[in-house]
Amino acid sequence: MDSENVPNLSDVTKKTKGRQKIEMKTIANKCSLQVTFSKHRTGVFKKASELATLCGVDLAVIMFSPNNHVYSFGSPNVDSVIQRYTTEGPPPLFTQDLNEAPCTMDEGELQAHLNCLSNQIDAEKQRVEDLNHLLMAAKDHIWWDVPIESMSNAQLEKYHKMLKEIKLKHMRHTHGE
Amino acid sequence: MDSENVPNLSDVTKKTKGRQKIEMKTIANKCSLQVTFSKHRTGVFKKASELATLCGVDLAVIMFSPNNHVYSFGSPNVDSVIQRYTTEGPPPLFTQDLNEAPCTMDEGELQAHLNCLSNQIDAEKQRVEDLNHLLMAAKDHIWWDVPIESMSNAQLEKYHKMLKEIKLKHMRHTHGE
DNA sequence: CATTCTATGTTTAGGTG
DNA sequence: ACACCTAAACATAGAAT
Repeated sequence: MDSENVPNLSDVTKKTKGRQKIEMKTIANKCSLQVTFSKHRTGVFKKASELATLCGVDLAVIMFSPNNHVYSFGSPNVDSVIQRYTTEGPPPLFTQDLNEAPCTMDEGELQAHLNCLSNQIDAEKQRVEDLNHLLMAAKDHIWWDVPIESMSNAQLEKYHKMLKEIKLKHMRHTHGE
Repeated sequence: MDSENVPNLSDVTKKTKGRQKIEMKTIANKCSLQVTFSKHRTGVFKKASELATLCGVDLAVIMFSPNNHVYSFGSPNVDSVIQRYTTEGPPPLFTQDLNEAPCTMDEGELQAHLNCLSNQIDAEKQRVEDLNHLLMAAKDHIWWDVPIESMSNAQLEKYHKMLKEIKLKHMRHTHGE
């Protein structure tokens, strides 16, 4: 339609559309930061799930929006990955005496040390398992960002039930059972 | 050079280079799976750090390779994000009576419920700042995957010192200073 | 707040070293 | 296993919705 409305070369009005080269610094403008965050969040989650699917590996992504909202994605789920990470993730190294260790220790070891450091430090416990588990189940179903509006009524009803159960569990838990 | 070696149209030998459309299923071939994992891992971490830098948000990515190696990236660091997630992650809603709520509650509300659920549960505190900060500093330097082998000897020595400091700090911390 | 559009920048499958 | 190459697929800035 509109065969005359073809883009012609005399169109001097260069539009500043299309992706511009990105500068690696925090965006000042609060408004566009929101938009950028949205887009990139989607992108990161997409890439992550792509990797999980393609390679069948366990992974988790957790992020807090500029407005401090939580967004997460885990394969098979966030909590299991966190648990795996806190448990076996950072191997208990630090055995070597760094004061004595010569600078010649090879790259792998150094890498390993840093890796382990990230687990050393602390060994606190998480005790929110029960609820978190249920939460995870719910979240897992909606994946991380599926448009709920695309769900069927049947699915919505299922969610409703799930929420009920979660609530019950929570009350029981709160009441000490 | 070789001005006669221009690609000509009668070149029937179509090379299958360039990106092909990706099928979303787990790669069977173990070898190419490794390669794919490597490339995508890099991609995900890059995107994640891009998002962190661009939007200045906290986030963490944890993954286990097909060979069960751990890879992680966190801004400001993995552990603080995990802690934030386990504590404030799930918001304290749960106020509405789900048992009474009709299945007709709209998608937005359901979304909100799920979103809030993910923030409920607990409100613990993190008390690892000191060490975590140092750790983060160290990790920041090696970023998440820099080929350490490409570091100069001087750099390696610097790392060595950093590790020492971290260790000292850690010991002091452990001993209650 | 998310989402659509388009022009462009970025990523990566498959090949080669 | 990684590093590099090419071209096709993909992501996204800025604007509008």
